[in-house]
Amino acid sequence: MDALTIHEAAETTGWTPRMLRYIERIGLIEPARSGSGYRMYGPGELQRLRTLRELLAEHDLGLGDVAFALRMRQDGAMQGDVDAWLEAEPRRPETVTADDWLRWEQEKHARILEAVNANPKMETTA
Amino acid sequence: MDALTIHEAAETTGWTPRMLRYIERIGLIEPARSGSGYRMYGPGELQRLRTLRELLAEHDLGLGDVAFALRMRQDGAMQGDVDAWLEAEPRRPETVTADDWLRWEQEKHARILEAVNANPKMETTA
DNA sequence: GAAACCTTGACACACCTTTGGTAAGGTTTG
DNA sequence: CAAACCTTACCAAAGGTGTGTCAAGGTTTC
Repeated sequence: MDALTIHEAAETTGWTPRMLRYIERIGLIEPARSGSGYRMYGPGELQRLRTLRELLAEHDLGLGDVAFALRMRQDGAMQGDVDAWLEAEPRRPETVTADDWLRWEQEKHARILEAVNANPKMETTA
Repeated sequence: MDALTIHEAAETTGWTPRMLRYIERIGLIEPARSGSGYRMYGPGELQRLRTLRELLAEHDLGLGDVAFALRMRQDGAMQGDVDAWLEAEPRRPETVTADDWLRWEQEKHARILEAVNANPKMETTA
């Protein structure tokens, strides 16, 4: 039995039970439920709760910011529209070429691939 | 002379002067300044102000949301950390394979390339 | 030089977010 | 079966966002 109740999970992650419910409500971490509706936090959730704290502290973010990033990722149309608007931004260093930009995109791509490889939940078909 | 003052720009874009200053303060649209410090909105800024309105209405976003997206884009470390955290999210449809994910990424890539092509400010070196 | 602009800064207000608490009721366990 | 959990649903307070307005002062233009 490696699933903790909400109070236990709060204890080991540094959040309060109240905050764990809030984090669930904004869609960031949704633990499984027992037959009678109790939240059950597994090792994966606990880890994510801890790294979430680090993420917020590291970059001075709010939970709402992360929730927004998640919404972007889930809503492709929104993601595209926002990206397109920002893309038109003339705030890039100096005459950035499309080649520069492609290279930058591919580096980001590589960054994310690392995350994929580090994530045991995602198997490769190859 | 195709640069409008803040009141004129407000008039033609539907924002108020107050809001144009606010939009500038959060880093979204920073117009050039005249020698004596007056804001001067050129055609590019006016267009961006109009599309910004559409963007917000279309997806029910706030100015802060767009400002956050901009911050992500400018702060590569933050972008990477947030992406990595969300990447670990087990909320994908069903055993999504890395191949599926790569395809999705490349489609996004294509989407953004359209935006690049539609943007006359960005030349290709090829 | 006065009218009509512009600037920054402050005060203010309505709304939303974040977080805590508490109440009414179901579940688990000694 | 009672203690100690859990659940949802409210009320509330502190702080942030979005927006208006006003004041004190510089600029442009007639």
